[in-house]
Amino acid sequence: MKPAFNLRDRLRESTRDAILDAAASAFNAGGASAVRMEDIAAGAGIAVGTLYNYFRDRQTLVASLLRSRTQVLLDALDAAADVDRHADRPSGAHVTAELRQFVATLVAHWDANRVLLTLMVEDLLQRGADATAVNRQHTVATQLLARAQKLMGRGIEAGLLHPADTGVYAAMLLGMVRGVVVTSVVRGDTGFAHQSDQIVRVFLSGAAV
Amino acid sequence: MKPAFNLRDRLRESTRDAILDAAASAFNAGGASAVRMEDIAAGAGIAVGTLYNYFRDRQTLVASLLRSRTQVLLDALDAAADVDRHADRPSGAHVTAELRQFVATLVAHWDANRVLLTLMVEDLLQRGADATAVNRQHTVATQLLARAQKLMGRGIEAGLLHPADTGVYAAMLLGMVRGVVVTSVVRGDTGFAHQSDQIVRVFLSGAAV
Amino acid sequence: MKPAFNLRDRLRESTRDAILDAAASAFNAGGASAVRMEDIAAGAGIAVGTLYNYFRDRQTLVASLLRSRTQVLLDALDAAADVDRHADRPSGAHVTAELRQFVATLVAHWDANRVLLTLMVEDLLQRGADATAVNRQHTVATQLLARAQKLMGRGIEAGLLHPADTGVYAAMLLGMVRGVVVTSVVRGDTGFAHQSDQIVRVFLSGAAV
Amino acid sequence: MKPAFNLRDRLRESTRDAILDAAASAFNAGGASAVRMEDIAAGAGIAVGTLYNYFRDRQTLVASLLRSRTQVLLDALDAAADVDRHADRPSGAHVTAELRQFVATLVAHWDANRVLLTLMVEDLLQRGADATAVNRQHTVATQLLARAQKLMGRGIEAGLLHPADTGVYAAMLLGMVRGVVVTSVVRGDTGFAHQSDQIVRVFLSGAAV
DNA sequence: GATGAATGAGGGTTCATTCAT
DNA sequence: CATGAATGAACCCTCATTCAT
Repeated sequence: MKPAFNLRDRLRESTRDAILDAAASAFNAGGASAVRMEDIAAGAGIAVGTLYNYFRDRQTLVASLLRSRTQVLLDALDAAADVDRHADRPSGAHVTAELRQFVATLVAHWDANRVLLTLMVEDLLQRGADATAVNRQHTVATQLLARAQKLMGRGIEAGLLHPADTGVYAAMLLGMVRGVVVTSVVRGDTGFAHQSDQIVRVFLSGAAV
Repeated sequence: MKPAFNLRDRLRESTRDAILDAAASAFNAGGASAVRMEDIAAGAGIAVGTLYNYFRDRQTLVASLLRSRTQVLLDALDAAADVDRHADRPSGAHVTAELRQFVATLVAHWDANRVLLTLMVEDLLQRGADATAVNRQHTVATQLLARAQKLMGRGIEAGLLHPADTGVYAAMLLGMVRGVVVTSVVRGDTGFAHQSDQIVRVFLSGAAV
Repeated sequence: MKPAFNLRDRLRESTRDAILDAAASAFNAGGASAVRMEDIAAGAGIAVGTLYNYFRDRQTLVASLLRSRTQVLLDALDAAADVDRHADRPSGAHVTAELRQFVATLVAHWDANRVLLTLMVEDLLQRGADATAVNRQHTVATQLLARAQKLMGRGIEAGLLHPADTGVYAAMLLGMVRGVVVTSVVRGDTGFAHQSDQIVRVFLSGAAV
Repeated sequence: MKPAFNLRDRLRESTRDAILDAAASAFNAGGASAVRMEDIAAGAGIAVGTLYNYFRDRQTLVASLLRSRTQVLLDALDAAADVDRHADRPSGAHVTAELRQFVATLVAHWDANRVLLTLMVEDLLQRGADATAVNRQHTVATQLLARAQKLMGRGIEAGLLHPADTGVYAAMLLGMVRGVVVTSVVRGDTGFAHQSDQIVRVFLSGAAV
């Protein structure tokens, strides 16, 4: 919200981003906990000490990475949703389109940020241990779930979806996407486009004949 | 296959199990990498050094835990599948029943072994880095996927499922289950039974009206 | 001095020897401190616990090994000396023969017990730290030195050697032997016989033309 | 060869030296393997972790200590040798002087660095196990031996020494020096000067009348 | 007396974090 | 603000020693 007006802020912001990018790369290359602060610093072309001018500690850095990457995703999802939200009572076709957009966005993002698939779980369980309601609210997964849930609600409202617990619907949809992406990553597949469509098809009409 | 006949073997086996149980508990309580060998030893009521009489090192212990827990699951899935495999060409009803059984078993197991939800991913990515085909074969996730894929194959053969890539079908189904379980765990839900049915319903007929 | 009369004592004695032999072999194979009690036990064909029925602790075992191996050497040296000690005032020829015998015995023994070359030094420094006179008396090196020193005394008395500090003479002679043996061991030489003679020759007449 | 120009390099070098000095002291006080990394760090007035900024691991540190201490000795020996090496065919008097210098240097150095007497042997046997020719070349003892051997060769060439295997001559001389030094150290003697002369006298002319 | 699993103090090493330059 | 050497708590693992069988 608060744009970087002057040079100093802009510099600071770009360093921050460089750090997060370096962290993302490092995490992608070698599992999360195998990455040392020094690795990240080296990747970002700065000294270790400088990291601590931008992030209080390791935990904060990781959380920031997660948040920043997720924000991009959430923004993309929200942007797609905003476009079609002109009718008060959405038509089934509209929601179907939204759904397609939602899934496609998710697939594309996760493919580009595989780390998150791991970090997200860690984050989830980490904060789950704290069990503070407030804490849980800000979990990446929770925020994703909320979007999906809202979408499900609109689907039901539009008469597209069979009325049911929107939370469960959301969990299923996200799970399907995650499952397909992870499998593809492990297999080394490319070209996710048609898989994206297939997910929506199965989610809506089922796999049965 | 080779049962423990004498007392010594039985003792050894029970200690091994106690260690794995303690490890599972510890991992459940605090994320995987936060658990120290000493914690596991304490949980099992033994000294640190004793751990190393049973497992060469930490990595081996974790791998063993993963394998042992997964084996239980795989055995359960296989047992359920064996029962209904009397007809050469399975009927749609049979496969549907198998599917239900499959999902129910998965849900129950994952609910009881939440750790695996994390460890599995770590294991997956860990070995994925090695990229050896052989290594990948023995990944927990891969073995699960194989079971699901076989089931999907039978479903198509029985005329129950729309012909398609069984790998993608399997990924979707497993993803749905995982998504629902994880969400429930985080929410603190209980009573997964009807969710299990709902998963099968959506997977087969879709969420659409 | 106290021979093993009955079977029990004889068994006990043979086990003790087996342990010391195993220790010697192990020490020869891999430097002293790299050998674990379990290695020694395995080499002797017994269980770890049994070791402690024969030796209070590791230190005692090592000391015993050193003593036992040295005792053989000292006995051999004393035996050789006794033979020629019939005249009150030894002739130069006698002492020369004794010297030859002394050196030959030393060379043969050290070649067969290379470990001692290391253990002896450790023992020396170890006890040297304690600095107790009594302790120093029983050092392996000290006992060897005493023999050599006595021999030097007889040499001077016989008019064979130039009068001087017998301690220094002894140190030189032992040093020469040690130097030649160690060098040969490292080089992988065989056949020390003529080197033994050469040592005596140089010690008596010098290397100069 | 490359002097430390700037402050940082000088500081780094001085810390390195402080560590090695501390290690030497510690090793002198208590036998090699009894010294913990923490002891060395404490002796050098730094934290444990800092040690590892200068030496990869314990083994490397010990090897460095050995090398550094030996280098000083080798340099001293070489310097002494260079001085007298003006004639193509050395005279007996020249070689005698060199010999005296050689022994005196050795005695002085070993007296000041008693540790090496132990470390050298460990190093010798350690590397001997690897049995690589290259490895053996760089052994401290081997390098010393080479110097001594060259000196012996010059002695023979000059007509001073009775022709014989220079390797054996070298081994004897070094052994004599070592024997005298070790004995003196254990005895607590002081004033090695005349012993140094005595070694040369006996080596050249023998102990016999 | 023999066995060998259990013990746990202690060592080497790592790495997030600090702070003097 | 950047730097990167210094710090030291904490972890994994070893192995001499004990003791119930």
